[in-house]
Amino acid sequence: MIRRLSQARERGIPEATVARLPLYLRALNGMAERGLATVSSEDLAVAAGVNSAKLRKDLSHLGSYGTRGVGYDVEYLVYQISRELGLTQDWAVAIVGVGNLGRALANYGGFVSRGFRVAALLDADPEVVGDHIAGLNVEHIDELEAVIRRRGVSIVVLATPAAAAQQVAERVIAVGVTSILNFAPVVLAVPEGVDIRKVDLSIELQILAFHEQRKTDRMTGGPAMAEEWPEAVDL
Amino acid sequence: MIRRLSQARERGIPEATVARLPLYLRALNGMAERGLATVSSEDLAVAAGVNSAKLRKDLSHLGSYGTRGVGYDVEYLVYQISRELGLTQDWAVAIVGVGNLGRALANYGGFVSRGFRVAALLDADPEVVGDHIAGLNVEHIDELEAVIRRRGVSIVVLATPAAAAQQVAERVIAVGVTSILNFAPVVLAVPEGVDIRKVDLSIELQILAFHEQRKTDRMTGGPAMAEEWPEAVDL
DNA sequence: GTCCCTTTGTGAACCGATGCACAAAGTGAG
DNA sequence: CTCACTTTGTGCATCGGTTCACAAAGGGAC
Ligand SMILES: NC(=O)c1ccc[n+]([C@@H]2O[C@H](COP(=O)([O-])OP(=O)(O)OC[C@H]3O[C@@H](n4cnc5c(N)ncnc54)[C@H](O)[C@@H]3O)[C@@H](O)[C@H]2O)c1
Ligand SMILES: NC(=O)c1ccc[n+]([C@@H]2O[C@H](COP(=O)([O-])OP(=O)(O)OC[C@H]3O[C@@H](n4cnc5c(N)ncnc54)[C@H](O)[C@@H]3O)[C@@H](O)[C@H]2O)c1
Repeated sequence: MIRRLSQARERGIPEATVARLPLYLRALNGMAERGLATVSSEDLAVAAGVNSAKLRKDLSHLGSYGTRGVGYDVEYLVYQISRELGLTQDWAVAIVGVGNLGRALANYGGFVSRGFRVAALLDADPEVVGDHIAGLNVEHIDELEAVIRRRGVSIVVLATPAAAAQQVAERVIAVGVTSILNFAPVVLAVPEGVDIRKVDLSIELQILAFHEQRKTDRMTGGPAMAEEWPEAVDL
Repeated sequence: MIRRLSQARERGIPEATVARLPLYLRALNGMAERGLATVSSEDLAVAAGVNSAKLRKDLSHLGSYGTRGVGYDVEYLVYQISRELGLTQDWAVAIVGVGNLGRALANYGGFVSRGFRVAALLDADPEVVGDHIAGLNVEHIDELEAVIRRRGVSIVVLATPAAAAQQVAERVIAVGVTSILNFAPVVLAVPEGVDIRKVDLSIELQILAFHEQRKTDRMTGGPAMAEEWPEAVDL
């Protein structure tokens, strides 16, 4: 039983690797545009901002697509990563909540660039419903289930206020959607098998603030040991 | 030498913990609003969508703020986490690039909610400069250095096109900014000591697509072993 | 063909993060 | 005061991910 070759590709690519593949893909596309035919793991790693050993291990999970002494064929690797990520097919995306953020997303070009097609915009506000944005008609949230089914939507982007997000999520899950990108600042409770990814601006800023504080603390000599425990800070 | 108490807080909170503190904080704020006085690690963990052992270990890195047999005092914990994250001070944020996304961010309320204040909007387009958005005047990118200094900006949000991001980053770093939140789809090259966090819609969608593909593959019986290696897919 | 040079693919050590499971600490009833 | 009960804080095993470092593979010169 020779499983050597497919062994790596067999059963699951590490999550950390999956998260980096889009990065490699972007770097490779840039190189393809500049006419590069092959690239070494070292060069690609630099372009993607990772260490070359990590890059090679990541790629090895897809298969053995490099040539020792030469590197990787740019076009071929683009194709393999695209296929692995599922970008060779077309994904219909619905954006629910067409406010400030939803509008920006709908108008975003980089969306379509790679296999993703905004297939529907939905909102609850009668003022917004009927608007034409980025060539699409904003439909009423009551139509949610029908629209998802009719357009074959498989990925939903949630850009509603936090209060509405859970409820909308439940509805789209009920129609069979299992991939959600959530911009609302809430923890969504979803059944097993549904993938949620969240983008949370506020959390990112708080993480930056934490490190920023550490940096400036260090400058000013850090908090004096005595002060650090102000002893019963009453609230 | 009694270091027991401060020992945990000594030297660095794990990065993974820092990333979850904002989540706990949000859950705690909700509880405080609903009038809860204390909360057990179990309840808080559920609200934040994590496992309770992890929550307790995370909190133990800040200090020993719970009461065995009772739980955590909600108000006190809010205070401690806020302090740790640096949210007790006010952070001036500048948004560079006031297009679709920059506008949405500028108008975003949840921004201000926690210590973050949008102190400046900057753009290169003469059409946009001078616009009034969310009570702020959009200033010209030429003023970047002056504005950052004058307003005491310590966190910069990059919402320019990808092509401009690196150049803008270099300029703000040169004036002393060391915390950047980047929305442009590029890997920024920055010197040691500068913290970059990136938000990349396209990457999130690609990760979702990967898992979605796996799920549907499974449904349809998965790719047949024979097909899996189409043997020399020529490009 | 042989030899040298480059670069891949991966075994193995390491490191940080997770989650179990329990002793220690505290509450409250009687 | 004692006892039963609750819940924290953490030691420890485990796991996934990172990095090093090198043998194996391939290319090209001659
Ligand atoms: N604007 C930003 O930069 C930003 C940044 C980070 C996070 N967010 C989050 O993204 C979400 C949207 O932000 P925004 O600034 O666009 O808010 P917004 O108020 O401008 O837009 C929300 C839209 O959702 C619609 N809506 C409300 N309930 C709905 C429902 N049940 N079904 C469908 N649509 C519904 C509203 O009619 C409105 O058009 C919020 O949760 C916000 O916290 C926004
Ligand atoms: N719109 C989205 O939903 C979205 C989503 C994900 C990522 N992004 C990324 O965010 C960035 C902004 O997206 P957008 O849709 O707002 O684009 P946009 O073109 O609407 O806005 C970009 C703005 O940046 C300004 N700008 C250009 N060069 C500049 C410079 N050197 N200095 C200062 N300002 C400059 C432009 O004048 C314009 O106003 C892009 O990199 C995009 O890829 C956008």
